[in-house]
Amino acid sequence: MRLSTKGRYAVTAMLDLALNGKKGPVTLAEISENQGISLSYLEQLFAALRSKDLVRGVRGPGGGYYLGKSADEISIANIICAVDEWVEFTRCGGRQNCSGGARCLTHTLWDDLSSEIFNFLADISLGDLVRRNLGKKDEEESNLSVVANSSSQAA
Amino acid sequence: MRLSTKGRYAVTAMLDLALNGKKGPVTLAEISENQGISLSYLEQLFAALRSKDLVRGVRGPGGGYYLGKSADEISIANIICAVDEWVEFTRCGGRQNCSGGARCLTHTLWDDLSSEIFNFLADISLGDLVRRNLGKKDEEESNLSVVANSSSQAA
DNA sequence: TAAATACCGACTGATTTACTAGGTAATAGA
DNA sequence: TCTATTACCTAGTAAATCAGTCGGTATTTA
Repeated sequence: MRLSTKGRYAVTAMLDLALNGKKGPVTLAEISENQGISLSYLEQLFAALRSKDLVRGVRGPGGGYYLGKSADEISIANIICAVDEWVEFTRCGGRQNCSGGARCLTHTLWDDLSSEIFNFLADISLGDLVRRNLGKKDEEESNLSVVANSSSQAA
Repeated sequence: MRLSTKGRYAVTAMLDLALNGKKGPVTLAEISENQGISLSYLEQLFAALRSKDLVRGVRGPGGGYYLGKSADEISIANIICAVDEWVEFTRCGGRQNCSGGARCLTHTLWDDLSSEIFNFLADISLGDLVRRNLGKKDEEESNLSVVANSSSQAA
């Protein structure tokens, strides 16, 4: 699992699409404007997202992008994996012959942790994020004194 | 939060240290040998880890590195943050004036998710990983037909 | 004193990031 | 049918990062 700024751009763009795509396709120009990401970079990201069927493009005037499936069917892990190809870290793979145990032991530990991170992100969908925010928005509207209490935290 | 190969190297090296450092300091040469990481690269990583008090170096023959605190006090997030300086993604920071809502809304969603990932990794300590593996090892010894059932998974 | 180790800084090829430039293909609307 | 709008595609690029080499200095043990 790999989590880089590229993955962040992709998740951010997909969030924008999920939020604004309710009543028609969203153009990359809009996302570029909204999120401050260059148009051509978005094109590259969306080429990868499209190849994994996470988005669907419509050409011509009035065109743009739809989500490829419902927001609930798209996990954060899906998005990150689409744009961030990650190579296998452990050279030993399934083979058990890697430098006599010490290395493989550590690799197994890393693999387990890596799987956990992956499963954690696979359990969060775009839909979850959107709903979570709508809930918070209602909360803020009904109680204006509570302002962004979690967005300033580390990470 | 950022999770790159650099972070993986650091976590792997720290795991090696936690596993082999029971009865004395571990040299970078040993870790280099065990994990297949170049010595000089390890030196760079350990300079960062040392500056965060995650490891403690001892010079001279018989020297090497100890963990800077107990394995239970060192989280995976600590390690990754030490070597992977990550810049703030959202240019708006705490300010609310960023391009009229649409961007900031998405940024807030990302920040929340990012915090969740961070907290997830902050809740896993080196000690947890080591104990988890020792448990599995016992299990394998008592039931040899069960072989590496989770290490081949995605991520 | 010699060897082993941490510690330090400069440099480097390869890769990735984020972007620019310059197109072609498809389609809606005039 | 023409034109504007959009997706879609390829090539190139400056800057940063990755992972490493090289050549040291400082400290400590034997």
